Amino acid sequence: MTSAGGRPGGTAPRSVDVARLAGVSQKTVSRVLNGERYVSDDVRRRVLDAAGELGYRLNSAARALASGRTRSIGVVTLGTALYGPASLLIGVERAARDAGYALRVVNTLEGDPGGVVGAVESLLEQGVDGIVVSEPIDEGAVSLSVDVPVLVLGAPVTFGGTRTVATGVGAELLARTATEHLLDLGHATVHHLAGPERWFAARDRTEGWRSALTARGRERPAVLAGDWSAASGYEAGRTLAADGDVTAVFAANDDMAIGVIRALTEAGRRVPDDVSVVGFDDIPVAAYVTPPLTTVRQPFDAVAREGLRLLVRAIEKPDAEPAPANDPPVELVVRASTAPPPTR
Amino acid sequence: MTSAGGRPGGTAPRSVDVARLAGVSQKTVSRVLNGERYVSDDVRRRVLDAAGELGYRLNSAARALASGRTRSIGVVTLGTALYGPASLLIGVERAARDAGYALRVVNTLEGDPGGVVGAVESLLEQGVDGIVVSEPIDEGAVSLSVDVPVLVLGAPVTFGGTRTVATGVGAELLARTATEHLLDLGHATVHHLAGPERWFAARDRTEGWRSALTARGRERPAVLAGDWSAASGYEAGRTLAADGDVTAVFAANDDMAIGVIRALTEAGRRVPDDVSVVGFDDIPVAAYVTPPLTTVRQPFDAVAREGLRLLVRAIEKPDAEPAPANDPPVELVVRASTAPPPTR
DNA sequence: ATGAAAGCGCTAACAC
DNA sequence: GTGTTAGCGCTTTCAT
Repeated sequence: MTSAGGRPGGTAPRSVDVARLAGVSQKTVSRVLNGERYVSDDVRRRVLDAAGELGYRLNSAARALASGRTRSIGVVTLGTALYGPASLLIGVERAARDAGYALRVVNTLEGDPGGVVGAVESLLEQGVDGIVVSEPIDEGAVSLSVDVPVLVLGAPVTFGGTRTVATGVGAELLARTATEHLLDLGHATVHHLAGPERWFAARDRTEGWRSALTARGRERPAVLAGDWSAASGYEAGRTLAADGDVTAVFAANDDMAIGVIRALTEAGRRVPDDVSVVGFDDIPVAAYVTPPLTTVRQPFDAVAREGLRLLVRAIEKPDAEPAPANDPPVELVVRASTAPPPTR
Repeated sequence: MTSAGGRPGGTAPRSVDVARLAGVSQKTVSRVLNGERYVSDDVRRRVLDAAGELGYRLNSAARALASGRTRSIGVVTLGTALYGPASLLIGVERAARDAGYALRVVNTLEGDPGGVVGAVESLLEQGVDGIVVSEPIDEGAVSLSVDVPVLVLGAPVTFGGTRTVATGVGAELLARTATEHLLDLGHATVHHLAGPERWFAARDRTEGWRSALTARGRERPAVLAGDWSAASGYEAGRTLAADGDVTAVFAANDDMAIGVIRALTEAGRRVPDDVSVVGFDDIPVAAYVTPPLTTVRQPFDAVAREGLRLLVRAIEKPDAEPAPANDPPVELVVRASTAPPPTR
């Protein structure tokens, strides 16, 4: 419920109007509304009452112009409804709001040349106090020097610019854990279905898979390339099904894993009896597909919150040391899509 | 790539700086940058060059303060990574950007009392030119009178306020189509697993189901209630499996349908041989689960674009008639989770 | 086709 | 504790 704010003339009330009604100066209104100290309780109450009565709302454009800060954070995100990016966005929004920042969002479409640069440019024009780049893909070396702090979510720091922080680089470890799970089950080696190579997130996972195999001196099969979609998983699955030696597959996300399982099943190869499959993300349906999917859980919310904490710190205490990121916990969720290899 | 904007003093260049460099007045710079007419090509070029050289960027706070418009649209969205809401957000962002508007996003957590009202309030404070409320849930009658146009996505207009438009109310028809598909297959009736009753989207679908049954004079079984999650679908599925008369189920979204299928399968009831299941949304994995899911596709992108078109129109031509929404097309995707009922 | 002057509604710096 | 005075960087209105 919002009172209509009935100032004569139909325009929105300004802080002078509140001041007049409360019988104080305009600056005092500003003080109260910004929670500054040195205001008597009596005055504070009168101001608040007057503001309420008028239906007064701060004008953030004026505030931004005068203070040089917008109290807003810009987010550059891929325009996909994928579970990971969507979850990160939610986490970021919530953490930003808790910290008192509004969110401005710009999507970059995959394949859009200059996408990230253009997006950042537009956020800068909007005057954001900080920028979050979520799940970046690379499109050539992005070197934009930006005068606000930047948080890169899900990738190592590669952006130029002095004030950059990063979190969520733990995916490599998660991927390694997934691969080791399969190896521990007795599989001789593990095939890998990767995401698009331009995504850092995809390369991270491939790296984790590779290092697990290398550490145990296992043969490293050629990597299959998908595009995160179940459809691409299905395609890859058909290839995999044709190769009788395949007993274990690590897919870089759950959607692709589901596609792989479908293709395997159609080809008459049972999961997990003949072939084990593990996914990545733990999307909400993962526990309910057939067979329930063994996967690795990404703590999206924790990653987003932690990242935003660092970003806000960088915004508000520009001189403080860049605090190190606390890497989030690893969690492997074992369900029914993995088992020991068939004995023959 | 962004030039550092080397004005002496380290502050960002302003339009006067550009004017000075180009040898014109500050107002002329403003004219060029806003694409106004009556600027000679020569002057335009000089201004643009000077701006480029300085790395000049418009200050949107100043512009907003002076013009009274922010060229931004606020979005109120539920804080979920569900496919539907996420897809809508992407469509809205893209359409807004194409129309020259920036996006400000606020999430409301489910169950947060006063969520929508608070979110709208905060957007108003940010000075948005229009507001999009995506997939609203009701939390008591929300009657906030707002002085900017509001677009409600996925719900009939119920917000107070004079300038409200709506789109995406076609879900009822889609749900009806899904139910009729089952009836056409020969099922005596169709059981329904609904979403949370507080969501308009859930009620719409239930309504469509109900009307299909009523139109054919069929018995209407009690509605089961889920929360959109596969887990809740699984719960409901167990109940359904215990009832030998159930041969057809319409779940209000794909995630729940997947949960239902899982429970049915575990209970030894085959899908689609014993029981048919249809979902709603056509999430990307729907074609690859076992069995591939028959579902109904929501044209999220079209709904979002159409809605935004109406909203922008309402913003820019306040006096024009509220153009009617073009309802998007119905699309039933028949896959393998539905079949005629078992003969006995 | 271009320019000069006057604010938009707030916060910053300083005075009292 | 509270008030005064200047801007913040643009767009608007009106001249020219």
